[in-house]
Amino acid sequence: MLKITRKVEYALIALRHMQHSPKDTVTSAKVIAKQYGIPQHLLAKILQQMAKDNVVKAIQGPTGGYKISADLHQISLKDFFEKLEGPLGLMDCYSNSDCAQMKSCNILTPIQRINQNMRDMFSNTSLQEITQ
Amino acid sequence: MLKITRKVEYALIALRHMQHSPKDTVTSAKVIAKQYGIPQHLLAKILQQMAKDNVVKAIQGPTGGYKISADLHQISLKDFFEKLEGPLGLMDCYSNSDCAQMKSCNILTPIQRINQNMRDMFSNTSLQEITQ
DNA sequence: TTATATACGATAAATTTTGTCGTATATATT
DNA sequence: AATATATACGACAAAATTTATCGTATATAA
Repeated sequence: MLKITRKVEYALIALRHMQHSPKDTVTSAKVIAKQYGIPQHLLAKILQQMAKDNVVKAIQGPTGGYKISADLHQISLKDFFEKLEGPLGLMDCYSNSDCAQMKSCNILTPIQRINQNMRDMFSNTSLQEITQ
Repeated sequence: MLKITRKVEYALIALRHMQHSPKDTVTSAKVIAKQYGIPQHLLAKILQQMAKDNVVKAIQGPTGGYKISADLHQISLKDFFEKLEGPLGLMDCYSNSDCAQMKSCNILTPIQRINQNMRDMFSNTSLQEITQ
């Protein structure tokens, strides 16, 4: 339980691959997809999203592809996860307060404490620590 | 993302409810289900599983129900989660090694490091801290 | 005997995740 | 200019997981 999604997994694999490629290399989704057995189209969409998030830069046309454009030291794992998958939290009520049981819920406070610990942990880990 | 399931959520709510009930009280699934808006049959099954795990004790018959039987200080959140939902980890490969990409996977090692941090965090938090 | 509770497997509904397809656009190469 | 190959992006489909329901059996207090 508490697993990351394939989407995040594929994103991390792609980033690490690019991180280990020679400086200023451009890598296509196709190359990465083949090497790691990832559905190509799916990976492309994930890379496109990362491009929107300014984590990578997309270069179009043949010989095109992607390269890392952000300083991965400056991006926390928490921010990266949330860019791809939305709010990080053990329960929705951390980010979304329209829960019918809100008033009667008896674990809200303690869960939010643990939540904060988890968020802190991922806030204090940089993307670089994964991809280095 | 990284949310606990409703199953775990319901389990925690039930435990906290019982923890706050007068000593040696027996509480039925029905009572808890009504109070917190949880499907009764579903909650019953979860309590039954917790009974098998020796976290609570079941008392049958009318006036029956459940009461906490374990020392919640002695149970880590990690162990509790894993009893209900299986291995705790950001990726399956932590617990399950039959992944086709095992050899080519480039994020295995760094993910396992973060994994360990997360597991440590939940290992160092007792169930009592949630239900107290 | 009856009413009410747990026990538990089977199954269905709902939601989320994962993957595919088609079409458009950009651009290096010939 | 034509072509091949890459990204861009929305719609859709398949698969997996989560969540909930149902039915029947058993235990036991009243």
